[in-house]
Amino acid sequence: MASGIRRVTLKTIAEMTGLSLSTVSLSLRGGTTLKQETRDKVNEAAKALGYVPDRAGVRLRTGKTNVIALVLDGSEDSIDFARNMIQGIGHAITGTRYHLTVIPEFERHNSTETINYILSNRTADGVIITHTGPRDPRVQMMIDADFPFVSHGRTEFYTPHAYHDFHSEEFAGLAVKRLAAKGCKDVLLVIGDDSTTNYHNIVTSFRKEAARAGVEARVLEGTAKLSPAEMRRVGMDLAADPHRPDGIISDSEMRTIALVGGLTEGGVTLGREVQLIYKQTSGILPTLFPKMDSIREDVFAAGGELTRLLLKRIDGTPIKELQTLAEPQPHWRSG
Amino acid sequence: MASGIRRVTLKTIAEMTGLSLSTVSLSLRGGTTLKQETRDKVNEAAKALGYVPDRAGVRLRTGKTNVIALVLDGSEDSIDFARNMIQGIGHAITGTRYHLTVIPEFERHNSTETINYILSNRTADGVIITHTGPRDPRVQMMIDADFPFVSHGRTEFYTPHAYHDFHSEEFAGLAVKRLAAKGCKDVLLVIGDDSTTNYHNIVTSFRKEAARAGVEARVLEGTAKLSPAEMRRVGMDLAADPHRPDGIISDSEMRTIALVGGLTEGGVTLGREVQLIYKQTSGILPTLFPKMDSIREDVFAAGGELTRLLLKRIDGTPIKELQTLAEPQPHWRSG
DNA sequence: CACATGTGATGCAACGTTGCAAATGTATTT
DNA sequence: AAATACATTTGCAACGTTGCATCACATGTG
Repeated sequence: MASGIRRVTLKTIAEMTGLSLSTVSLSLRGGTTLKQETRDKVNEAAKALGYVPDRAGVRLRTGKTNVIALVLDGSEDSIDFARNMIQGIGHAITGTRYHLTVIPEFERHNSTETINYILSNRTADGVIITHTGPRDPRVQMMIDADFPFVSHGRTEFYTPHAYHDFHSEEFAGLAVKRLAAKGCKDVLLVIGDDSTTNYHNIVTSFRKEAARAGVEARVLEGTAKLSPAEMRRVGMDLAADPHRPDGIISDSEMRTIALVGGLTEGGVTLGREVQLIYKQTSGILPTLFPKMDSIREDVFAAGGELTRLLLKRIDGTPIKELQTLAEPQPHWRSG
Repeated sequence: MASGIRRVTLKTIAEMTGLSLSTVSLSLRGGTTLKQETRDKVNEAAKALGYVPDRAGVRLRTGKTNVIALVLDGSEDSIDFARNMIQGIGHAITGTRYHLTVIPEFERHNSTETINYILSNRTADGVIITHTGPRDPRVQMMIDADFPFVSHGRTEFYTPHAYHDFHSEEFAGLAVKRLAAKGCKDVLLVIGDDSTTNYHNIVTSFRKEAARAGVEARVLEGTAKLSPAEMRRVGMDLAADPHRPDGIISDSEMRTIALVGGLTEGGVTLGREVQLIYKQTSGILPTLFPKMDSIREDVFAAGGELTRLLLKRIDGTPIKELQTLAEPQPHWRSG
């Protein structure tokens, strides 16, 4: 821990170049009033010494933390969601001065305390939240505080805010059309977490598209609280049901796995008696079910996009330019 | 963003109580030379105002960042590893002043730059690394710098350091014994990442236990570089192999899924012709393969333990007391 | 009464940075 | 030659915290 040599600060550079502290500081921040010669000298010295501005100093003086905070939802629906999201963010901040702090949530959506903490202690320059609800209180808080944030998911608030979202309506539309094209007459949507805006978008679009395609539309709600074992049970019950649907759309990887397990154990051959399309976010499901149709959401890319939007938001870009959707990527495997 | 009211600092408390800044600071840090009455007054005021020490101020003055850094390996072997680990860490730091920053890695094990950055910029008080190798250069760097860290995984360095590790030897032993008890005569160990200490521990223990149990021991190495599709192919080839093993031990969830997929497609009924035991770290596999034996590693708990060890290390606890192993938890499902 | 001993509280400098106000130096104008 | 303009550089204070050295005051000692 005793590294002997002292830290390289502005002072070090000042001493080395014979310039004043202020000049060095100004120069490093690109002061245009300085002589080119001076600026070169400073840059050289800084590079030679490997100068990196002290985060605490900057933060104390300017209030800028150079930190972005990810509030990590505890949801298990999407496999490896955390890793992909974090890698996406990490990729987008390499080369910037930003660090990423992650605040995991345990219970679902109780995170107003977390937001409150960040807001009142100015512990980050911006926040990324996921699994956003239509009237998400976290969003409300940050809008009220005029604090930079971006949500993975849209809301119903009147005041606009930065977001990046999966185009769920498109997802539902694509899935329904695909199933209809395969001859399905009776389609079931298996969907979880109804506290999410996503949920509403999918259900609404699902019903509309099903009506248009002339197929029966059923929705299996409240599956968010089910354990994998219970979900598996649902699959078995479905398999045994004489009125079972001939097409299924599943919006979560975890539930897909359990459901398919149950259906298969119940004697259903997927792709024959029953068609299934699932939302895919990790690489595992395609390995598991190589012949099954899926529609992909790229969480890594989402992390990157969220970060880019947030950094722009922090830098003052108007909010209208900070609202983007990710197109679903269909992966049709069979006929 | 304009919150109007000024931040609560020591000064605020000083003004409120009529005491000096120094006294307030001293009192809050538990100065025993102060009158009890004074200390009470300060504590009251601090609580009333909701005082939280400014991180930048503390950090600038003391050098303490109150940050721990997790270097997140890009490996996909263990499903939801990142979320579980982060939640474990998050749980262990609630109530402390520590924040967690996460630094994702993209390529495998190139993270000496990351460590170097943390070391030279003192950007955290301690580091957690995972997927540790026997002569992990990151460990070497931090030992040399006498910087607080804890590794998820042991090493072969002479100088001791803090670690928490899964008891891989025990894992291999349990698995072999179980397979032997089920009548297996020819056991295959499917294992990845040979850059990891874990790898060596498992292979060694596997061979030893197999010899003791009198069963044939084969090792399928180099599977770390295989894609899920290729791994699936391995499963199919195994199924078709006339000399195929009658027992398989798999150390990774991703590979287990692909392998089982391939074996099943190849016509093998697991649990009958071939026995399989896998290492389980997420909740998914038991759902997928409810009848299959597994041995669990609790990554959430590991995150918590790593954190506790690290915080103790930072506070100066001797290293001998900071080396722990996690017992494998067998989940035998059938006979 | 002068002095030492405690007890309790405080002043001050420093950590590294930034931005304003001011100073210095050089060139141009009257 | 003095005044003005401009170009370039710098001193200083402040952000919030801590810890050392010091101080004010009361009590006890010779």
